[in-house]
Amino acid sequence: MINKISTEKCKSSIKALEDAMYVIGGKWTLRVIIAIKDGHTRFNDLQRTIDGISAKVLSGVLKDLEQNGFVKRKVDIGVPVVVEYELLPYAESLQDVLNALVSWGEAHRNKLIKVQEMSIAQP
Amino acid sequence: MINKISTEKCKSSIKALEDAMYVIGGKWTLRVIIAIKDGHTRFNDLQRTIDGISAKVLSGVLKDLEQNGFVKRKVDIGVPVVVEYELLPYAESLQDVLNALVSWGEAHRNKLIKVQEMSIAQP
DNA sequence: CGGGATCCAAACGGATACTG
DNA sequence: CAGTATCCGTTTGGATCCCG
Repeated sequence: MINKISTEKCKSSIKALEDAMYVIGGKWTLRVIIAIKDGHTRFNDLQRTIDGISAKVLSGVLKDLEQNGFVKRKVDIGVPVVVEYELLPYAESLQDVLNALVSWGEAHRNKLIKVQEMSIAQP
Repeated sequence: MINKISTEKCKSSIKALEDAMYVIGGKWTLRVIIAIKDGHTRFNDLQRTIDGISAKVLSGVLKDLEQNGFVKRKVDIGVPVVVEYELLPYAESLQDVLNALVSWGEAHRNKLIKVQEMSIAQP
């Protein structure tokens, strides 16, 4: 057990991890952020862009994002009324997390493909 | 829309992100990995360590981890039988993700504390 | 000790309809 | 367009008992 992490440090790391997962670990959270970053700022546009999300769920995710300071809901009163969601600077703090997840996801997929190829080559 | 990501690249990033979240985005997945890394290798030890996890859920998570190549289930036949879960090298590939999440979680917590302090200072 | 089987309540989430 | 409300099936997961 040479590598055992000191319990204190470990527990606080776990706490931080849980906080992070609680905020951004939802099934759709990061996808919505990415979609907004990608230029989709309107509700129905977002729903069309994010495949499989329902209005109810999207609505809930947007509320969470707003509450957590990632997104600002901007209402332009006019005819018709236009609602736009824009990313706040705080959303940029997620860049490292996003990069890490995407890189890992790509690597993982490549690993799966290799395993699959090998199992076909040697049945 | 200067910053708009090319759609192709964006979509594959999202795919990678989804893959990653599917594998490690579960409520308990990363916590179990950390607990094993921390030296808890037995089933009941893990359940005692990871506060709030039930045997059923832990059992399911361990199976997933095994199937994804993070963990090896080792059975030592003896009296009594001892089952140990050990991390495989592939689990180390998560280090960047883990670090990013923990750092972000800590920063986020600090931000929340500041906001709270300010709202107390200026009611 | 290391789980699997079962039961059950609560949460999640889709479909649809509806509103301003 | 931008959601909300309602209904309702599905899934999740806790509690408990049980077994080798």
